[in-house]
Amino acid sequence: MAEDTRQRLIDGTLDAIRRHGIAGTSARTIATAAGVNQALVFYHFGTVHDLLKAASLAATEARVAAFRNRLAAVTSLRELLAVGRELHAEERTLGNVAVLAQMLAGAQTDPQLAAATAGALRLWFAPIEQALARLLDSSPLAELLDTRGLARAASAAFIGLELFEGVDPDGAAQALDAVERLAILAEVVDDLGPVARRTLRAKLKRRDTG
Amino acid sequence: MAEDTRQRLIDGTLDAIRRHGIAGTSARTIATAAGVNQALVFYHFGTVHDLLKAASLAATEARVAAFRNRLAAVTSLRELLAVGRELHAEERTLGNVAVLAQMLAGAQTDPQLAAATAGALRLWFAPIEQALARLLDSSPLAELLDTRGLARAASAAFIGLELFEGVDPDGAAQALDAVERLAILAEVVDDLGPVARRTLRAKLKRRDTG
DNA sequence: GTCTATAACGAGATAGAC
DNA sequence: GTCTATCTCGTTATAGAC
Repeated sequence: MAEDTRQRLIDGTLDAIRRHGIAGTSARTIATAAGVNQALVFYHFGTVHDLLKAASLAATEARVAAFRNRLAAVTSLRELLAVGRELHAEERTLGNVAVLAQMLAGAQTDPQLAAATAGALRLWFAPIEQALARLLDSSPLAELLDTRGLARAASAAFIGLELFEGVDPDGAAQALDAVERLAILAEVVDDLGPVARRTLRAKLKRRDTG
Repeated sequence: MAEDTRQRLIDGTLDAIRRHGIAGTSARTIATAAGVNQALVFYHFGTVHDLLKAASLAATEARVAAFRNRLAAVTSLRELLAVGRELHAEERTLGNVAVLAQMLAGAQTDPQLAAATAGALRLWFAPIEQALARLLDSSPLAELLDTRGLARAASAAFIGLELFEGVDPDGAAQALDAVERLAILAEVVDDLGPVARRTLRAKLKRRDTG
């Protein structure tokens, strides 16, 4: 069946990227992973590049869909980080963020791939931004922080961490732990009493106008 | 001269990675960029992989050396971030972090490259960690934060941002701005009066024992 | 140390049988 | 829609002249 073959090729592409990286992914390795004939890559998708684009979009969509509900249930920064930990743990077996990272690397020198990868990456932004906005809207810091930018920064940082994990798992674990401690601190600060808040406001104002 | 040729090959490798990415870097593209014969890649470095390792190490060493002094002069979180901005700006023209990112992507599926890339990445850790430790040692938060882990997290995050920049410059700029605002906030918090500090300590203690 | 030439193979892509 | 066969080119790597 045609639809079945298309799906097998997409799955095979993701498999090939996970196993061989973007540099080692070819029509042949994809076809082998998919268990189909090599010529079908070109029949169904035209070029290897177009298949890469379709696959990374599909993988990211699936991954974001699986996390949208969890992100929507988050009510604190620590919970948000816990979801990040979950994602990180699942990625060790699934490796879809790893695929996105490989695509990102490949996209650096290819405008077409860049557009597609930027699009895939953007799928993460909205749910993360909403989660951030939700846990900040009762905070006095909300007006100061840019949830749009923070969601992008967090996504990019996470991908960097996934790449780091691949070459230094211990270092990556240390990094995640350190960020978690930072988040605990942030929550405590956010939870300060009215006196401290006023001090904070005054200091910030002084800095703005100074 | 032999040493000259080796250097040209290393420079050519970096050039090739920047222009074609890790996927498009071959003995031929390297030799073309270096202006030398293709066979010399194998004469001087044995394999393309070994040349990649040598080049990424050399590039990172040079980049870290150029920033060590600047990092050592940092006395506040904002200054640290300013150095990060500088690095980011210079990277747009030099692209050595981009090389490291490409190596990192290639290293995900190759244990040998992984070891070499982890080693190169580690060169960034010490100076960043020292800068963090220096600006935290007068802070009441020092005991709470893990500078080792934070230095690793910051390095990984920065590489993620460089990759993001390659596919979405506007988004990357937003992300950097948001992080900068966060840093301003962190400094103000760190600069709170003794009353707020005591509150903070109490809250943290309660959380630890709770 | 550097060159040319070449072996051996994998790459993207297509033609054409079925 | 799927297959085999094939073209053309780029790949790593080596042999051997200079």
